[in-house]
Amino acid sequence: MGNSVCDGQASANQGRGTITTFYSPSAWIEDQAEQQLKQLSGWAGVRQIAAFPDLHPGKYGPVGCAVLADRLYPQLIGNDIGCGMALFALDLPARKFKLDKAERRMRALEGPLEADLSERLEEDGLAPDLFAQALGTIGGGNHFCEVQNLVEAEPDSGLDISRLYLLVHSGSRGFGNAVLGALPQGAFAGLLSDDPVAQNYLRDHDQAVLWARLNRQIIAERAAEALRADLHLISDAPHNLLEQKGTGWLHRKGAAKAVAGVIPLAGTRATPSYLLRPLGHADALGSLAHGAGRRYDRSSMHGRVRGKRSDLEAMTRTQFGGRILCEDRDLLIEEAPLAYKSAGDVAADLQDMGVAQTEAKFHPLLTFKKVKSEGRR
DNA sequence: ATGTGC
Repeated sequence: MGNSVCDGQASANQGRGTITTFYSPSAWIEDQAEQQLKQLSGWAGVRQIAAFPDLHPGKYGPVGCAVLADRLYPQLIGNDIGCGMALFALDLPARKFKLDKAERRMRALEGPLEADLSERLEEDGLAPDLFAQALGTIGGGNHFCEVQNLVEAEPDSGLDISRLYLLVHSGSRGFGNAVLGALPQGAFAGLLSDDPVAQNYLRDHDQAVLWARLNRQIIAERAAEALRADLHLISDAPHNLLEQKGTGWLHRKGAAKAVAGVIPLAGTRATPSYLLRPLGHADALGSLAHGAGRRYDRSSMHGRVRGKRSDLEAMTRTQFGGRILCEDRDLLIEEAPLAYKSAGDVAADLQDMGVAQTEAKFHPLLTFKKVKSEGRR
């Protein structure tokens, strides 16, 4: 069972929602994140919060939690509505993988896609020109597209240890940002279900969730085409989204939607990722951690790692013999593995707390972040 | 996390 920073007495503590934490006492959780968690529990109408081991401070509230509330808080979802992780199996034997060749080919992931994607948008019930220029692009920050080696799997997982896998972390790009930005002043105080502003937001939000999922699919198709492989989806799990739940609103912020099947848990570009099976814990709000969780904020990373050319060069290689395609100096530093907690520790906590079991473990092999556009080289 | 402006 998770413990509570509110001593389990929160329901008797007027005006505060209950907080259930699914991390061990030794987990790396910043004081600021727990302060944000407690503040959040006092927002009007907040009933219940599940906090996961990847919890870290965010702009409007902690990242790494699911929040059930009477009101809809758009800022809790943030601007990257529908952002999530998608894991694919590649029809590519690991023994045939040539890193140099793959690294050259994966450069094709940079920049907008030439193809006409209007039919793909329409297949998902979206307008044929809806942010079409950004569809199939990864974006910045912590987003990536990574080829992975399967190194451990439960015997009944159905995963083939000899094949390669692809993990995509991306979202709704400018679309979700526009949806959040279009809200009137006052929406951040919380919206009630019968408010037309809430209805309007929810309609756009649902489209952004569909768009983000399609974006991950198309990014994966671009990567598979570059690698001359077929692929099939294992799991797509969004972690920034809203759902109506009974009379309330379930907000997930950096918490994967996890109601069935298997859920990807991202490591870093140089540390393992995992595949988890949610166990339906009553207090987890149908959610799980989504990754390792940030340990240090972006700006402080510039003071924590050395930026000499040789140091940066070293940061493009991993202990597993893998590589990172990142030609943006700041991004290389801000997304260094040091900036993150251990996804292995996160997975272990989730297992110890009875919310998930680990199905498989993957090593990063080739992580695409960003390359300089071909025209400028 | 984004697109835009410096």
